[in-house]
Amino acid sequence: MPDTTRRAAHLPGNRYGNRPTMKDVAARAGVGLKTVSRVVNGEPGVTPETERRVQEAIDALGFRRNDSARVLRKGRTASIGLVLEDLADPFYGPLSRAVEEVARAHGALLINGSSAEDPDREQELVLALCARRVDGLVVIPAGDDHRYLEPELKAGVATVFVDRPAGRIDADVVVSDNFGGARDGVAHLIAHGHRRIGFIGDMPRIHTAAERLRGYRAAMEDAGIPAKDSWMSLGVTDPVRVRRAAEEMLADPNPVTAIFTGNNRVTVTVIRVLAEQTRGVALVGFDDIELADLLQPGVTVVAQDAAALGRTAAERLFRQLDGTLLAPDRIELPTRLVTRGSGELPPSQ
Amino acid sequence: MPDTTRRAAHLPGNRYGNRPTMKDVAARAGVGLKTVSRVVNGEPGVTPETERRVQEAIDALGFRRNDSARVLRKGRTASIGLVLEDLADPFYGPLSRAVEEVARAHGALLINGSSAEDPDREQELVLALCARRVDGLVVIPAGDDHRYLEPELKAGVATVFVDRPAGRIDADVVVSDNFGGARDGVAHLIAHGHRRIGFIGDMPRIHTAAERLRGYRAAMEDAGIPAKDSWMSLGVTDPVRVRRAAEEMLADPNPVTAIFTGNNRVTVTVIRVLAEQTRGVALVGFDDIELADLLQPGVTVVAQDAAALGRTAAERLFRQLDGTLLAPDRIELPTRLVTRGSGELPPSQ
DNA sequence: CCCGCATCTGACAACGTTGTCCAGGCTCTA
DNA sequence: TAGAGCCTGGACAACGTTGTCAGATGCGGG
Repeated sequence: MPDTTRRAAHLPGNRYGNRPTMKDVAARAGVGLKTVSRVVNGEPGVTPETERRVQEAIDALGFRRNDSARVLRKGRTASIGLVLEDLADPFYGPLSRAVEEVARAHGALLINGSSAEDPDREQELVLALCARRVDGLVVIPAGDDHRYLEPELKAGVATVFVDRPAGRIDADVVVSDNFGGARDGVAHLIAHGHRRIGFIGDMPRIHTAAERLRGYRAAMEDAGIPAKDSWMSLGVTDPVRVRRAAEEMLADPNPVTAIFTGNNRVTVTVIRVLAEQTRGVALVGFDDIELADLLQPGVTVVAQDAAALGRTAAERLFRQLDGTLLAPDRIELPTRLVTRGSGELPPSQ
Repeated sequence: MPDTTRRAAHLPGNRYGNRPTMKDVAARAGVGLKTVSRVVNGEPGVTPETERRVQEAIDALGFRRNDSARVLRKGRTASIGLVLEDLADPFYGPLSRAVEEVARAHGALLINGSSAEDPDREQELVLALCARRVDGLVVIPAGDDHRYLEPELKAGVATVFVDRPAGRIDADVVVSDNFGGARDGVAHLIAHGHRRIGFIGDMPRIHTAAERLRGYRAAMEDAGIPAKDSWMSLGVTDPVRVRRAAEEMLADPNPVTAIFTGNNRVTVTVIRVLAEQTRGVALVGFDDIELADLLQPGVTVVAQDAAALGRTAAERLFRQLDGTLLAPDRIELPTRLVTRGSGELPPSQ
């Protein structure tokens, strides 16, 4: 009895809870260590009889190869890191899933984390992933300075930025056409007779938000409409402040007759505000939302294809790893205007 | 020139793209290997001057500790695995996020994968995670036989099953009160005068689906209503078949006046079908859905707290790792009936 | 002036796996 | 029957890190 206890206390083998190693399997099967390795990896050069004995020992002991040691030896982890803003955001679900599918097709696992839109946390996460020696990184950046990644890139960590470009570093980027999408969405409202159009979006330090704002401005300018500052609300995302911003725009003596919202969360809140209004206010939102077609009126949106963003990024990542991809590039995926009613309402009053 | 080439080709150090190691840092700083290790890990016993020299070398070389080697040596990976059904499903987003937050609080990273409701894929994923020697596993099981995990549990891999119980193995489980929730939801419809109530749910081999069906049956029985087979549609999840099932129930000469839907995806499809109906059909769905309050009528649901499921599971996981949690247990979290209109419609006709 | 002690540093082994290389036994041919 | 060649199996080093332990250095006290 005291024997086992002492053993557990001082023997190194105990650290994984006494997990059997190839050495243990070899001893039990009465073969050499390397022979076990050969069986485990399906390498040729083992007699069926020997293989059977080894397999038996593996099953009996419940042996499972330790990939940490394998990685150390081989230098490839067969895993990629995904850093995004918030796993719980419905926009990132399909994106993650798409990345995962591509990874799976390449035999790699996915390690991921949420930056919560905090640049420090993003960096911390990315570096933790690099310490794990992930083969590649898919990053939805929160910060705008990624020079900290330079040693990693130089060391050969494949990297693709998605949804937003990298800052101050030359890397692969896959984004949606945020500018064009927003411009088209706003132009759509203008085409339906609106001239006083509000814009509610995220902080312009976030690239997508800035691009969408730029699209809004371009559409207004193209139509010769001078956009008033009071029509634009930037940097608000939490529901309370979005609500206040929308209500202020609508309470103006000369109120906006339409609102363009800069992302899915803002759109949802604004829908709630508009539902309380007596007069009809047109709405076009960036990002599609589930059930948007079932609301009264249906919500017209500029939809981006989250899954395509993820898939494209992951595929580029693995092409970097293959060596078939040479220079970093910037890919822009088109957006799609989906008309459902809210964007086609005429100006009221 | 050929020197570097040859070097790159045959030197083992090249495998991580010539990443510097502690040895390289030590050489550059003119100190011993172990001193570098001490600096990197913030261990005491290094003169400020030495530390400065080492830090300088680290920065100059862009050194980043190789966690694979560290893991091999220390036996703990500081990472946990999460296996769920589909990252893209809005139900699992908040759950994953909650698990991630708890992991982060314990300094662990999250590795995750989707089983796509395929037991084989689940097993493959789980075993891959075990090979990485994750410290613990949070599993939303797809299969119903987890005996393959026995060696892992014995070896000390902390494991918690969420959303659905483990099959044929004694492990920690955190689930929602699927039976009670469904029974209450159906009873709610009965209380509003319905007697012919349809049920559309997932395959009964999925535990949650079976429990919800059982809840439906119990509520009907409690009210003394014999449930007809034609009112129950089991094992349909894809939109086309859900739609057909709902339409059939409604086309019956003596049609159902209310429908209870077994999960969020089914609910969404049925909402679409009901929107096309002329007469009002009551609806209560299991799982909450975004914007459910803005539809006409609002959708009454039995809501479960996905984040709480994830948080509870992850916390139990780390308590297992602490050693503060001893015997496996089964935790059941309550559901909440959220009335919004669709469940309070009276029977029409 | 030397000894003892505390402080700082480095040599070495080990973690579990895989790649390299060689030994031994076998078969086949000359 | 001897030699060549093939097939199987195992010994050994290495991957990059950390724990152990002992050596070096410096300082104060006897």
